[in-house]
Amino acid sequence: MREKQYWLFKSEPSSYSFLDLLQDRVAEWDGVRNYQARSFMRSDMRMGDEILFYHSEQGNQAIFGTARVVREGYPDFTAWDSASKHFDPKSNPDNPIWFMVDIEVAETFQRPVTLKEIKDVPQLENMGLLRRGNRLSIQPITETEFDVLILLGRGSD
DNA sequence: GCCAACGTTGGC
DNA sequence: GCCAACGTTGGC
Repeated sequence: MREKQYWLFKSEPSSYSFLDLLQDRVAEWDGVRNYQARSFMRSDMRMGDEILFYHSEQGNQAIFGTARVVREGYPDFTAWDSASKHFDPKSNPDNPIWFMVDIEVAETFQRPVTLKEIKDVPQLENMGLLRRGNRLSIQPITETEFDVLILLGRGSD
């Protein structure tokens, strides 16, 4: 049996925030147009994988809660919708380029765990999130990193 | 607002 | 296949 994997999803809250996810409960994570992130969703994510939900908003960068994968990778149909801002004419239903997953909200943090705070935790120093210039919107994280962060988010400080 | 880092595009 | 130009992300 494959072990559960852990991920960090970045979102710009003006596009889609954790509050939006709380209201929707389940979200189609469409619009990702980066091959590395695409491959994670198409090939690596499995039902029940756990996700940290990070806002990349300037001045308010923080993790707000967690989610889980509730539908594994399937073609991102917004790519062949010419009315979508994520339209990509190179993708089509017979040969889709882009993939997405569905996620469901899991836990709302008692308090956001800020980027500044994450930088101060020695156990988190290897997170991709902290690497300068890392723009990848979906990143794998370790179980330890996930555990440390949910403890912080639950307010045990 | 600035700009470093990165991914993509396109000319050659 | 190389690489310069360009657009975007995202921290500061």
